[in-house]
Amino acid sequence: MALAPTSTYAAGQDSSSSSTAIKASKKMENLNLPNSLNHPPRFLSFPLKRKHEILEHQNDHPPKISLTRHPPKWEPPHCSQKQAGENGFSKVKRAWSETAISELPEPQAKVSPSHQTGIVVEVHKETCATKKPLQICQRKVEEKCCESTLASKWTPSSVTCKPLKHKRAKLGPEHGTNGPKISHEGANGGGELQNQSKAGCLTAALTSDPRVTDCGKLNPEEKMLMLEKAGHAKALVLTLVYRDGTTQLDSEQKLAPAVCGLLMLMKNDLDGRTPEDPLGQNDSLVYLKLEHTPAWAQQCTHQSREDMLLQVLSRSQLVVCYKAKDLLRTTLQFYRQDLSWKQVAGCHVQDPQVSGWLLDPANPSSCYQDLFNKHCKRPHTTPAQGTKKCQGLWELYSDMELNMISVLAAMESHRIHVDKEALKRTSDLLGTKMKQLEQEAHRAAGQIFLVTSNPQLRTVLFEKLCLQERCENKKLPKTINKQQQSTSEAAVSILIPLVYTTTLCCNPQVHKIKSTFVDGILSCMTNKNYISSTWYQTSVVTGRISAKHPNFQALPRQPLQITKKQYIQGKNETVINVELYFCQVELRLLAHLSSDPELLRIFTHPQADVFTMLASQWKGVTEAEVTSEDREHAKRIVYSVVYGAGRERLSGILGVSAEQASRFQDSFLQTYREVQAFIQRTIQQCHKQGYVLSIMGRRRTLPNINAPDWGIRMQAERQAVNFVVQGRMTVGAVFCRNSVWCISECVCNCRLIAQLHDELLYEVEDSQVEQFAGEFTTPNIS
DNA sequence: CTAGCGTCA
DNA sequence: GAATTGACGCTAG
Repeated sequence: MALAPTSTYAAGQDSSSSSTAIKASKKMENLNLPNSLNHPPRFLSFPLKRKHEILEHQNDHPPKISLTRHPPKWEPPHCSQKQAGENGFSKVKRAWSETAISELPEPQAKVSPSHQTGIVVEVHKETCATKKPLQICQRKVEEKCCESTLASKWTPSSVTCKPLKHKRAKLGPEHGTNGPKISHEGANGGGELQNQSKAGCLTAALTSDPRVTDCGKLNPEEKMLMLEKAGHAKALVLTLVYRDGTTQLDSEQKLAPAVCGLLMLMKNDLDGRTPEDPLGQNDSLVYLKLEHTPAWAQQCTHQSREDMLLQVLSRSQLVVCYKAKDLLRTTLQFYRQDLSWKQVAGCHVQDPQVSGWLLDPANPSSCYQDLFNKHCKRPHTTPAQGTKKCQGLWELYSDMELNMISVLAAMESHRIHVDKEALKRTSDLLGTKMKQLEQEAHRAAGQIFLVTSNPQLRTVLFEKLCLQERCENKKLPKTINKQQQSTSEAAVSILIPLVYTTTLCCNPQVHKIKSTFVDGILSCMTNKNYISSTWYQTSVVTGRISAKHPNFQALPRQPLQITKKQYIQGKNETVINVELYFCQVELRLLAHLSSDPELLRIFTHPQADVFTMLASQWKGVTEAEVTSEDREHAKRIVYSVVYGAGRERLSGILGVSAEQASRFQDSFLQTYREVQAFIQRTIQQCHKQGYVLSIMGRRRTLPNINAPDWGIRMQAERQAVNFVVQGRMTVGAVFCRNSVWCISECVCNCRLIAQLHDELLYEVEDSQVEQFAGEFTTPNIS
């Protein structure tokens, strides 16, 4: 039984498994983390730097980035998508799967390292602000997650010995109850075999309702009729039904329950019905049970392997689903053997959650009822239409947000396989190290205390050892709310030279790595040997995308190598990840918005990196001498000043006195006068209107903008400025455009894996990396 | 400075 | 004992 997932993997039915089967041509880079586990270093640090190695050719034709303007209506998906899915991707899937079989690693002997090495092609892309040639950079990158070769490592013991430390592990209703289980549902599924009886009851309750037709009970002719009816319906409203009896419309649950079916409302009367009584005379309500080999699909042989659900989803008429991303992802997960992600990524399903969030991103509705109460007070008005102030939002929704839904669903269904055993060994190793460090800290403090406790560390540092008295010349940071002595790393690092031991401050970092990145990832993969992040479209006020479980966007940039011993030579399999990197989107946008001549001038240098330039000026060295740390430093300073950091904060970042900091601030704003003018303009406008608009028409209301309290008002002003500039304007647009391009036009086999704010991470077959990069430089990606 | 998420007490 | 909150640290502009 334990072999099941392995064979599934080996057979290559899971498209994502292709990643592990790609033959590597690049040798693994052995990046040594400070040999931390041998000698405790003074500071166990993981620098933020990125390696920018400018490579080879530049293109003289900068690609234009623009949105494809869909009219605000529902369009059929491109025919070519289907083509690509059938003729392109699946063929390669087969090719990869053959490789996978022949190269399946032997158990134990070959364990892949806990990180991977890949090549990243960075394409520095032009934004709307300025025109400059495109650069292609190549750099080596060590992936942030621990991809590994191994499904074959999957054993019952590896599943059952999961520590129950983490909340998520404890909360899952299916966790740890009946041993190893094959989960086909992925991220939020799981436990499909469970709750059968419950599901049975629910289905019975649903299907016994006279208004509901149970599709499972229809004969083939009736099914065809039903499908035809669905095809002609003016609107389809879909809702996932969960095993625990809830649906997508119920309030949010801690852990998304397993799906058991789908309720489909076919509407022909689009007017004259109130929400309380949605079923009109010509309307019908159908229940589709979701099964891996759905009877209703099997019996329609001439439908080939094409799934009917897909037909429903990709029809040209209106399809609505609250939380459409979940629906699309579920579809992909259930029929992953028959369905290419490309087919689903082209679907357009209207989602009231997304449109509702656009109306007021700062206060998203918690559930459907909430959304309904908020926007549909009068039953006969449609919220998105009519009022003029929503006009821009509707375009934003239909041009961008709508396209993003299916792309995120496809991203979410991608599996990153992880060698659990290796990760566990890493965890143990870190645990041992932490114990050592803890003991040393106790010795240094002369007492036993809990090193992970800030209050206790504060007592030791400031009351017992009284270190603050020994550094009067340096100002120690305080906590924000309670104005206590801070125990943050910045504060402790000031104190460290005063103590003969360094271990007091080493603990938090080791601890962070262990708890968040090692154990944290382990806890995201109970009962499975892969991770997939959940992506959220509507949780960030500024319109960016966020991720959870694990938070892909916050994984460390640098790889973590524990010891040489820990780095076990694996097979030479790597994934090639290609990253599109848009230089300093926000700063460019700022330059554009403010039309500041100085700032614009900087961006006219085709090859220059803004922050490198600024860092070289700031440090008084040549640009070649600027280190990555300098660059990161400069970046933080620039953003801090632009977004209105106070002199205290700035002095902390700069590492100079408050007077110097405010001098720096003044000179910066003097140099970029238009930036300051833009900031003031924005604030003024916000005071007047009570809200601000970003360049894409995104809107944020700031109730505190006229607050009597100075602090609160200032914060609202900073938020206003930040909102206008931060937005996913460029990346978002390119995100959608390129995804569509990936699906339908790209001859490479590439797949979008993650969105890291200004970077798009693709998985591309090794041999096609150059071709892929080439395609991005051609003008047809506009 | 602004956005997030995850961990811990 | 469970749920919430503040401090911290990781990410990204």
